[in-house]
Amino acid sequence: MTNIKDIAKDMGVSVATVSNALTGKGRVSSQMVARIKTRANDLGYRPSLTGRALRSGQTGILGLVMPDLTNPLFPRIAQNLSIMADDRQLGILIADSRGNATEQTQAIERLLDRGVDGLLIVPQKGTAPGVQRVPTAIINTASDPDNTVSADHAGGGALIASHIRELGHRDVVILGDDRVSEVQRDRIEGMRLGFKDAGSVQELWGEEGIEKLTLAIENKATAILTTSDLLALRVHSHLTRSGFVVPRDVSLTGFDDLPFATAMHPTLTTVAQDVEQIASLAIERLIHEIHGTQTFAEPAKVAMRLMVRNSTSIKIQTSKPETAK
Amino acid sequence: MTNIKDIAKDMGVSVATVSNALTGKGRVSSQMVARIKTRANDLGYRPSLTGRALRSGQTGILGLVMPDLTNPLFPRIAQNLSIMADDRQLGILIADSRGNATEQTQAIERLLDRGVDGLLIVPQKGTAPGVQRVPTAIINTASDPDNTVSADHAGGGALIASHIRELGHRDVVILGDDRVSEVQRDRIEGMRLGFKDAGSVQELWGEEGIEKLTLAIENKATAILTTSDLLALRVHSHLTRSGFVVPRDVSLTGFDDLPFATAMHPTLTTVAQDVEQIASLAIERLIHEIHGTQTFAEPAKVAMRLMVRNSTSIKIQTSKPETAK
DNA sequence: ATTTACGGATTAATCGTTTAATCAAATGCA
DNA sequence: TGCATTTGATTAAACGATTAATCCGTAAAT
Repeated sequence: MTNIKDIAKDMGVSVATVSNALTGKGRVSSQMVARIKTRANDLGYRPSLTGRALRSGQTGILGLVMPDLTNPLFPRIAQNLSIMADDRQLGILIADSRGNATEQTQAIERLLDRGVDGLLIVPQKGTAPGVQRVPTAIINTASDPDNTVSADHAGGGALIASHIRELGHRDVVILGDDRVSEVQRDRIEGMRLGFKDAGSVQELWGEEGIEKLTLAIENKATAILTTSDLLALRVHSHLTRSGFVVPRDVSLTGFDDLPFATAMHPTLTTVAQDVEQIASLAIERLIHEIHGTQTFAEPAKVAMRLMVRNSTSIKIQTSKPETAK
Repeated sequence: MTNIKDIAKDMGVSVATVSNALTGKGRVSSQMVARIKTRANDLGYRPSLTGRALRSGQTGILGLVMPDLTNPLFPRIAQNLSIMADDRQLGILIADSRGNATEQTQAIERLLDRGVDGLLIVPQKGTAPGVQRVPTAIINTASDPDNTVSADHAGGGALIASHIRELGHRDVVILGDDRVSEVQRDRIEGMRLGFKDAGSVQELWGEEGIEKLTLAIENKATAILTTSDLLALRVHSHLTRSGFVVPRDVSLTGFDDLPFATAMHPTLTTVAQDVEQIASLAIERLIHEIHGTQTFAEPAKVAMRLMVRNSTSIKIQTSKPETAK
């Protein structure tokens, strides 16, 4: 590996001049700059980011802490962050906080030990990682400390609910599968708001909730709003098994727009996180904080997008549960 | 941040002694070692990995290059690699090779510029990244250069095929969706081998293949073997729409065991990559190469696991396509 | 008593950059 | 011409660790 010293020796100048020429700082004649640059290029010089990091105290690396790397959203978050990061010449170091707050703290600690310039944290459910030694952007929690960038889960819920309401549904079931998750609670909150006083809403949870679904449908429920696509797929299977046809007998919605949402039949009406926007905002904010340019007190909420597909349709007045049964 | 110098000054000894005491090298009296260690601990000393990296030439960071971070397998690979890496005090820097060979090369270049000690590469379809400046482990390609760790895709195909054959099926359709993918070709190769001379095999591809499915079933095909779970889900929807019931009228299999395979109804019989094993082998090999302990010429093939679920059943002699239609 | 050996510490160089301070030469101005 | 200023380069310190070489006592060996 050729370094700055090699170039200096090769050209009979000092290392400082080479450094200045290459970084555009200091005072170097323009001919010298040109000569050095071409020579450096010829020699295949690549600056040692380690050396630079030691000197400057900045590694140019961001740490990404995820609650569970197998989270279905992780790939898209990682991809967008990764792309935006290397547009800005930054690297991304990943860490898995494996399910609990303790491991999360350790994951953060490991990243800090590596000298990351900033942290992107998608926190464990129910945890709010405190203020860290480096600038930090929190991604995608529901209720939020400072400097959070999140999908507007409540807004997404409202979007779904309005859609269902506009289709004429008045009796709906809301189905969640994780009471602990603030995100899910926010989504449900939004659904209730979006539906308000436009009919009756029944809230069910988990496997036992799924079991109660047929009964609910017999009691006139015509739409099922779930808090995740995976849950919707499960519900769809259950309904099909019980002889109900979606959306003829009952409309069904998911949440998150996972890849399989378009592979199902009927394709799933759901709500998508604008992951690109979230990633971009998070990185943007983080970089501003790192450079000290700006500091953010207000959380950012990114609007979700309604994806209307074939699992929802207008309420058919004539449809009787008995027909399906 | 307290550094080795602070500790040295604080205790009135030289930095060399502190370093030696902390790393266990050189000659330091055991009392001194003890005193220094506790003092370092009290002061909250964390070694600067940057400083160490500059001196030693090793960053303790591995680069992970993925063809597409949204690949459904990425989360599991990332998680396992991440866990194994930090058991060994290594960090993982991610990079996305965004679809083409050029970007892949650039992604590798960026990681090398950051001084990674080794590379883990899941190559783009059809590319074989040459030998790099640092030790490299190639993950999950089909036909393989040296030092590859891969699922035994052909073996997985054979597993699925045998399962189907043992259930009594003699007329099967193999369905792929990407002719370019070596992985898919390997899977199909394995299926053919596992089925050999035990009946008739028809090979179909893509959307048009799906369209031809009903015809195939009417022509006595009783099982459909796909090269991916997503494709299987799509097929299942298509079949359901056409009035066929899985597995009563036709058995169906996937590939990869994605999260939704158990959320479908019927739950999907498929074949799972032992991602944990693959990750572990890849890291193991990489570390050996980095330390110069060992070098690997032979590729490693990791056996896949058959996940028998409800989308496959014994061939029912009485089932006539006409019944379903 | 002198030499040898060794344990326990220190000195100083090194890894590759950046950058403040300095210096010499060239230029500007009166 | 004489002095101040500017330009273009160099010197050297610094970032935080590691480590080969060195040094100083003390204890063992001759």
